[in-house]
Amino acid sequence: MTKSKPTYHHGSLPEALLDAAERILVEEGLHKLSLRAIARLAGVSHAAPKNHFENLTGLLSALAARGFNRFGNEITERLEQANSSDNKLKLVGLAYVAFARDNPELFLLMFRSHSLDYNNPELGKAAGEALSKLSAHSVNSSDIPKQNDGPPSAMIRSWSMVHGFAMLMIDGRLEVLLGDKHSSLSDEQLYEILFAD
Amino acid sequence: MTKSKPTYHHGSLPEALLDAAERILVEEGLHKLSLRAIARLAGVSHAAPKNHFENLTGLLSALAARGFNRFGNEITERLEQANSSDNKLKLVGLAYVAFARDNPELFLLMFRSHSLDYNNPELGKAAGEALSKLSAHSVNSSDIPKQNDGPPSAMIRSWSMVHGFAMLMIDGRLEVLLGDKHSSLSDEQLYEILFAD
DNA sequence: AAATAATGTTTACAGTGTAAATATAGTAAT
DNA sequence: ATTACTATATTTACACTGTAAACATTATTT
Repeated sequence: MTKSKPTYHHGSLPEALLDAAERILVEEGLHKLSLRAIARLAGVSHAAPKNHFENLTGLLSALAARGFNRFGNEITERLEQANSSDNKLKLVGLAYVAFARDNPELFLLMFRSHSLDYNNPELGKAAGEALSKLSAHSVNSSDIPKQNDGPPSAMIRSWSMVHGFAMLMIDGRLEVLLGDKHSSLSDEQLYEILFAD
Repeated sequence: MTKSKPTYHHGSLPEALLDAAERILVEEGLHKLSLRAIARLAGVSHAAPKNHFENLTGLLSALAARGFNRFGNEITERLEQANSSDNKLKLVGLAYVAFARDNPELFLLMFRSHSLDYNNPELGKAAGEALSKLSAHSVNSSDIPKQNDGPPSAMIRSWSMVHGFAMLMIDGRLEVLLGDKHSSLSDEQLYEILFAD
């Protein structure tokens, strides 16, 4: 049953709030993402979200969970349409950085927000699943020697590099090194910079 | 001439405000760093900072500049007391991550705050000088092949890895991989994870 | 000494998140 | 069906925030 005219009870306010939040995130940025602005855009009073999300942290955590699910799906897609000779770790790394390039504000919310609750089960699950796709392939990498005793250096180095690149790119800090296109590099250019031998 | 008892005119309010800000940053974290809290701790009215810093962004930018100066000095110190056989790029990388480990909230302010103005001359200068010490040594690295035509991949990969590690470490995301000591690793442990062959 | 500039304070306003009290609508029980 | 109950939304209130304007005080310059 689809909603027709607005009634006192919205009917699907949680989804509407998340949609409104994402729209603000994309169009105006993370710093404009306030609880009251979200409620305003969704057409409800500023206290309405409380019935569905405990607080701002809860709403943003749900939004970040949605982002991690999308993130995980994109990684999977890229792996599925990959050539069998492709280096899987590099593919996942490229997916990581490409996601950050295409969804900068969402990426910031997911990885850098001080207003997320990673104890939120939904968020924890989504983030865990997405990030496990990273480790699943980094252990198969031959670029870095494996050590079964110490900490998983291969995984950490790989993750660190793509994560750091993503953050520096989004923050605009790579402009001095990469010029005007520092935030709009093609997949091929990203691969060349990060993974080419 | 040292200040004795409080007068209407503070005498050295800019420095006092930066000191108060840093104390809040260290003791309560970046999210507690508000203009009014800083003024409160410095013992002045909340509008007093306006005479010395245009706004909150201006004050935080000055604080970040102080951080970048300290950051640059620590890099230089580590290079000076280095063995001539040491890999300079790795040393600088270790200094980068160690600074983040020892000054997590300041590092966040410097690298992740949406409330900084990098057009601020003081901040731009301090950040540029500190980060130039990175590139000065990454071009001498033999770990990654040089390419004089394309983008400086060596510099970018090195910077990305240490920056990403620092961010993931501060955000607590490395706990699953590194256990309880994920945020208090020794220099030797950091070196092993990031740079050991 | 008087005028001016520098540096404070006070007051006001538009935002924010959160909580409590209230209103409305849908659902379940009688 | 009427009643009770639960879910959902609004209104109101409070304590914060950053910023700006008006005003007060002190220092400096003329």
